[in-house]
Amino acid sequence: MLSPYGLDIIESCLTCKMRSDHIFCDLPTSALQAFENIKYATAYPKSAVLFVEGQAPRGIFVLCKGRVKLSICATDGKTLILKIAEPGEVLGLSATVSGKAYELTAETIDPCQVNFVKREDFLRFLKEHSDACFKVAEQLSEKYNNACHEVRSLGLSHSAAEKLAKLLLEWSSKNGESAKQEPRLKLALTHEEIAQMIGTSRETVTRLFADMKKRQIVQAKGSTLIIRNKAALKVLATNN
Amino acid sequence: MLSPYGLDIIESCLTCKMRSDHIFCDLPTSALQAFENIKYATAYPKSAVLFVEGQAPRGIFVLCKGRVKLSICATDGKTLILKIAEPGEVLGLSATVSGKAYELTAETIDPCQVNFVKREDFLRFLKEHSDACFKVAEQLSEKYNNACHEVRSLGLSHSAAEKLAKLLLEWSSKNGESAKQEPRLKLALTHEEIAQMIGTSRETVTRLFADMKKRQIVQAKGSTLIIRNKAALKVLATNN
DNA sequence: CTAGTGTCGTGACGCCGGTCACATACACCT
DNA sequence: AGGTGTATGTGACCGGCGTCACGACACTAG
Repeated sequence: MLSPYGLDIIESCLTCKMRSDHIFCDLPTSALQAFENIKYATAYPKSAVLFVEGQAPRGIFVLCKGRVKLSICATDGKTLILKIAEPGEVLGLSATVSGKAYELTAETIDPCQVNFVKREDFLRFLKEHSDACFKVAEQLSEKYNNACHEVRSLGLSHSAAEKLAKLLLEWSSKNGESAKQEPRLKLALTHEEIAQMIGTSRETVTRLFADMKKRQIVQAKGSTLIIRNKAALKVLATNN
Repeated sequence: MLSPYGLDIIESCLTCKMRSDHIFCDLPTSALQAFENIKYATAYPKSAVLFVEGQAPRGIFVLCKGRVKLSICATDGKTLILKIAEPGEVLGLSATVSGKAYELTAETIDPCQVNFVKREDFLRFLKEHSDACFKVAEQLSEKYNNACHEVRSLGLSHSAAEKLAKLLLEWSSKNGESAKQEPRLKLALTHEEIAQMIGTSRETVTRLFADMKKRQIVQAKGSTLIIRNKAALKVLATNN
């Protein structure tokens, strides 16, 4: 098979080496075989739109490789990024299950490999494979949990600084760097996008970073950020 | 059976008349019978706490009668009400499925009847009854959808007025009053609680109501609120 | 080399809304 | 009546942050 957009395509779920790492994909062989028959392996370039908020659900998108930006947006164009999806996540799941419109927009950040399954096929698959149905419930719980965190961050924070500090700590905890004295993390997003993640303006984000650098809490090295004073950052995140 | 807290207890799910109205409860007889065997019918007074955010999940609570306030709260005591659950809703579902801590706090507003099911029993029940498992997925989708709405309201609104207007319109649409020229709705919550629903302060809510009354958009009749100018309210909700 | 585009940095201004501090109103209890 | 508790109104203050406006770089295209 060709490698569009510079991707190494994973041809079959049955032989996929990352299966056990991906929550949804770790299914018994019979279910996996059935899934194999209804899925369409597809590849997308950077900045491709998988689906748009408000669309009727066509089906689910299992993300195999690459990252996808999930966002909601207001009529005036103001955008809020809910999360950056990683491989193993199933996108458009809740809409496909409930039949309601997609509640958010999914757009690739990197070139991505995606397994698409049509809604009717997927629903039939769920009826026939109760293991898969339970996995779906688990995935949805996970998503709900995420949404609750987002609500907490947006609704209970007193300042933009608090939200930014929370975001940085969360990122550092995902890289396995959290244990270190001075965790490092790569800033893969622009200030604009960070602003959209915490529901504030681009200028505020720049100002906050400037302030934190001045106070020796963080330090920038190119596009990597070093957290020099984790304690101070936690104070910012907790406190008002 | 006794009627604690002035409730008319629904003894058995099999003979429950409201079953078809409640999304989760509409199961085939075999599953319902199995559910009947593992559930505990319980009753709670007003202001009882079903579970608290952060607790390890004990199990699910199927709300049969009464309303339950679902909220998250910050370390400083600031509280955000996510929604008021109505009969038919399953509470603590996502935590019970995923095994993670309850992500919010559930507290009764009215005297309530609740069917409780222990976590182990419920998980076993799901494995054995795939219909029920699918219902769970549907319920979780519903919850996720709600959470997304909350995120949109909190994250993409420009003002407290906008959020209040959205809330009022949403309420009026639930009472079947939305079609009417001048929908009425009962304000069952205090200004304090409304403030906690839209993430603002109590004083702001009173001021907003005062302003809307002055501008003839709404009118209070005791504890019922009449929306006199739906168009103006929609402008408030959409616009800046 | 220059023009165009996207990201970052920073000052000035103004307003929304949080907070504090009271006043008022209505309940309920003894 | 009087006291206590809870819900509602309303004024004054002021700090955070959104918005506008502009300048500094970096990178690509031509």
